[in-house]
This record gives sequence, structure tokens and C-alpha cells, in this order.
Amino acid sequence: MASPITGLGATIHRQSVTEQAVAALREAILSGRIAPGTPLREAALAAELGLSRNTVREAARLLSGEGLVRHQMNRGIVVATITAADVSDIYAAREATEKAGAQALAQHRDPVAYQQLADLADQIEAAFSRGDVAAVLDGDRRFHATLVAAAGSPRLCRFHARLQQEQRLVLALAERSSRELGRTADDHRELLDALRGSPALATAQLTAHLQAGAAELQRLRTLLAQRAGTQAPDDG
Amino acid sequence: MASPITGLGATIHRQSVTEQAVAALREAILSGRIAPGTPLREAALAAELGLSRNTVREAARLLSGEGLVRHQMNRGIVVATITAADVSDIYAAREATEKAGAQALAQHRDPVAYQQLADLADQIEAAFSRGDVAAVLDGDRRFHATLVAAAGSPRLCRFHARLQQEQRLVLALAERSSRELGRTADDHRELLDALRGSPALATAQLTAHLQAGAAELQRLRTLLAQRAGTQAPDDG
DNA sequence: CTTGCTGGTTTGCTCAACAATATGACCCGC
DNA sequence: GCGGGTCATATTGTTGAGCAAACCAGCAAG
Repeated sequence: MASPITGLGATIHRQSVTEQAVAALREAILSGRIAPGTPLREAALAAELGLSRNTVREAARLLSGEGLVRHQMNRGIVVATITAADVSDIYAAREATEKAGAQALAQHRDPVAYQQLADLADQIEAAFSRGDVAAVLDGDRRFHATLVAAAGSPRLCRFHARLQQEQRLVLALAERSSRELGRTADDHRELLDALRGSPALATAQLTAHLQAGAAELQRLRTLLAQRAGTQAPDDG
Repeated sequence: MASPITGLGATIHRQSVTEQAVAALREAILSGRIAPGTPLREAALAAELGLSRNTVREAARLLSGEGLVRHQMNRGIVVATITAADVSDIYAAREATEKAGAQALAQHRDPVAYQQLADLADQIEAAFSRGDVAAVLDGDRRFHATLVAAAGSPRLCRFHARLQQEQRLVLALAERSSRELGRTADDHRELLDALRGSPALATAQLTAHLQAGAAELQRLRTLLAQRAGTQAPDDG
């Protein structure tokens, strides 16, 4: 049963039109080109993307499975909005999953995982020092994703990726006009050191790191909501 | 701005045809009436459910978001199958989320949560002693769901519910011919006692409980796969 | 200021159709 | 018999039109 050819990493992937529509919409939402709360008119989208309304509806169902979009009976599709409670929730869930990663890492002490984390910490610091906000955010996401990956559970990784994606929903608007971001100092190095130490220290530092992030995001969300002017800061 | 009427808890919920189709399919899959690996023909389903093929496709996309069904380009929809690796993964992910619940519980020591858990433990024991396998399984699910709920994170709860649902996919076939199940002794009482104790004890006992469950499910999965006769026990 | 109507807009869903792809049968040279 | 082709068929991917029901805003009437 040995496969005759190995190392064919280049997996062929044909994309259906629906998948392309999903990708396009996801990109548009996460980049902030479509603001949270915006209603998505099926006919308009179909025209814009150059495809049928039915296909748009399928794409929307997929996106709703990702939590980027919400359906309201007979009222259509809206880009998901993140409330203050959601931010807390996202960070609570992230803490749970990342703690699992930290604990696994504290057990098996996989050197390549540590190396990946160290590299990412370097990248983040470099991006931070040259003021590249987008690169800092991307590095941060990958750092934490790598941490979760240390747990070795695909489902946990996917869940965490989804949480990060929802989180990006808040940042979306800010990432373009990146004035508000990047004020916090980069403490991933500190976190990495703690991860190299005792499990208790690692989880404690992780909790602190995430709580700081949550507070920062909460602050930013309030700011953006106020600027948008339409909704109360604590309830969407 | 005080609302004139309060306490209208009875939320009205209209179900679209698509949602009904999702519910019907989910029920059919989880109850084992449609076995894992079964290809779902769109036309046949549309005829069976008495609705349009497009609506079936939308329902399938939603189910694929739940992980109950998988899409293969130009090849259609198949009921998801759970491999041995999946079982390990599901339990690893469950452990991460339930540990979060246990830890939260160890902190706030919410008495009503403890009461709910105790009640569920009672129910499980009662069902166990009268040999009601389905009730034992249901009680088990609710026990662990309640534990996760103690963490107070809706997203964590939903994730856990999804894991339990995927797990049911394996049990589905067995729940009907419930010969294989219910052999393991009921140790939820023990787990509950540990949850009342120190955090370290609680997480240790939880890990043991889940690992036993994983082993049991792994055994059952192999058994069912062999009985089905078509697939190797370790790879679907 | 609330109630009820009214017309336009949008969704939920259906139906019919067509191209592209997968699947299996059949046939063939060896 | 077996690997390799060709062809027919089934099924999916996608489209486009179309209709009933639900929603929304505005306006008239009490």
C-alpha cells in the first residue's frame, strides 16, 4: 500500500464559484471594506459578483457557518457585529484553548514549536519597531495560532482560528486607518519566556497577556462604535 | 423608554423550510437512520422532503458548517465519518473546554451549578440502574455541557456542543441496537466529588474520566467499523 | 399620537434547464 | 485475464425567471 509517488505537496484545488464568492466576501468583510452591521442585499451581491442569487445564498449560508454573517428570517443577511459581551466571550474562549496549547507545550517541550514561536516573536518585534501595524497584528495571530497548534488538536486549532477571525471583525475598521493600534508594547518575548518556564508561570503569563489584549480590544471597540456614532458602546 | 410589557419569555420562532430541512436531516443523521459515509443525493432528498433541490443544497451547506456532512467538489454530499484520529481529537478538544469549565467552577463555586450537576448525576445513576442506555447517554451529555456552561462562555458552550454532536455520530449506529453500550460503570458521582475538591484534583479526575470515555468510544468505533465491514478500523 | 392601509422592496422558495464532471459499462488489443 | 481506451448515464454546479409572503416606510384617518 506504499504510494508510488510521495512529496506531491502541491495539492490541486479547484474552487467552485460558490467558494470563490465565499472567499471574496470573507476578504471584503475582514478587510473592513464591508462594515459590521451592513445588510447584504442578495440581488445586489449577485450583480456585483456576477453570479446568480442562488449561489450568493449558498455562499451566505457558508459564511454564516463561519460566524461572519447572520441570517434574519425574511429580513436578510447582515455582517456580524461584535458586542462588548462578545469581546469578553472571545477572549475567554481563546484563553481556554491557548491554555491547552501552553499546557501541552509545557509537557512535550517540542523544540520546533519553541523555535517557531521564537521566530514569530522576532518578526513581531521587527514589525513593531518599524511601525508596521498590519504585520504586528498578523504576527500576533500566528503566534497564538502556533501556540494552540502545540496541543495537536485540529479541531481546537480550527476553533481558535474562528475566534481570531471574529476578533478581526472588530479590528477590521481600524486596520485601515491604523492610528489607534500598536500603542501597546510588544510583550510576546516575555510570554515566550514564561512558556519556556514552569506550566504555572506559563498559564499565568498567558492569562495576563490575553486580558491585556481583551482590554485593548474592548477600548478600541468602544472607540470605533462611538465614531460610527449609531450604536451604544455596550450593546449592539 | 420603559417597555410596557415585560416577561414575555415565550419567544416566537418561525422556522423557514430550509431550517426544517436541516433539523430533519440532523435528526436523521444523529439517530443513525442515515449511516456515516452515506452519499446524499440532492434530487432524492428534495423529492423525499418535498422541496426544491436548491433548498436542499442550502440546508446541506448549513449542515456542513455543523460538521455533520462533507462536500466533495462535483461528487456531492456525504454524511461525515469519524476516524480513530477524529475520536482522539474530539476528546482532546473536549478536555480543553471542560477543563476551562472545571477551573471556573473551582473559582466561583457557584452553588446552583453544583446543584445542577448533582441532579444530573442522580438522573444518570437512576437511568443506569434501570438500564436505560439512551437516558444515560443523554444525561452524560448534559452533565458535561453543564460543566462547560460554568465557564460562562457561550462560544465555548457552542463549540463543546458541536464536539458532542460529532461524537454522537459514532454512537449513532450503536444507540439503536444498544447492546454494546452502558457497560462502563457510572462514575459521574466521583467526578462531581472531585469537582467539589481542589482544582488540581478536579482537573486530574476530569482527565481520567474523559480518557476512559475516549477509550470506550474508540473501542466501540472499531467494533462498529468492523461490523460494517467496509472500512479499516483506523482510517476512514 | 396611535392605528390602519398601501405600495414598493426584498426575501424564501420553486421550477426548469444546461454545461461540466464523475462513474460505470463496454470493448479492444495484448 | 488485464491495462487502456471510448461512450452513455447520473449527478452536480450554476443559472435565470418567477411567484407568494414578509417587511418597511410613508401617509391618511381616527
